[in-house]
Amino acid sequence: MKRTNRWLLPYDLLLARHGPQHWWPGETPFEVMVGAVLTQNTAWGNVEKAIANLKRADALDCRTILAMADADLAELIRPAGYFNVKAKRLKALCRFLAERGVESAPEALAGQGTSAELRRDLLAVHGIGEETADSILLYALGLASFVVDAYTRRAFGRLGLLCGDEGYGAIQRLFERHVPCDTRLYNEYHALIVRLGKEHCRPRPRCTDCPLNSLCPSAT
DNA sequence: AACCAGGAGACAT
DNA sequence: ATGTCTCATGGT
Repeated sequence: MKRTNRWLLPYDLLLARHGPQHWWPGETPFEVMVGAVLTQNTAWGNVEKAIANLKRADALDCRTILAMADADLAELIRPAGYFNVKAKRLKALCRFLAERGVESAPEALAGQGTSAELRRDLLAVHGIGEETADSILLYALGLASFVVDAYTRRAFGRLGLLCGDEGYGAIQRLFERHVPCDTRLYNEYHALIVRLGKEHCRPRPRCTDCPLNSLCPSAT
């Protein structure tokens, strides 16, 4: 008998219900990279305002950002929150792209190494952690790297597929082992998980006095 | 009026 | 290695 794939079944259900999400919301690979940094622990609506500010100031490119004072850049991205730290992180990203000679065509980064090499190099950039690196690889460069975020942990923890103490890499390996390696699939799956999280998956159980809460991995 | 949002780095233990 | 703090705006 055919064993159903518990790591892929949610994808089928979500896609059937919601259809394709057409991610990442961003017009160019560089805009995707900037958005990936700005959306760290931040609602996407706030990121949109910050990106709109950058566009209005004609500042959505590497050289303009690198030429700007930190305080001026921070002021443009203020709506995205953490504006002082994110200003430095955006500059670090642009510095990295400039060092690679792709400051006017950031998508060309994809031709500079394997997915694993690029991931390693991205992680060495200040302000780029695992989720941001994978978001850039998948959504800006089109490389099949599965993105794990807070919604992923929450939803799949509650499905009983995670026990709660796995690190980022462990969760990513589980997905990459059970889900066929395909950029389009990884793209759509993560987008659908985020939509699920936003609409249906509350951060905490509603029932705070449930007698079984002490058994829940998310109980602290 | 808390609580949360598509995290990551610095720092102490 | 693993935990705790900090960073900050805007919506519910």
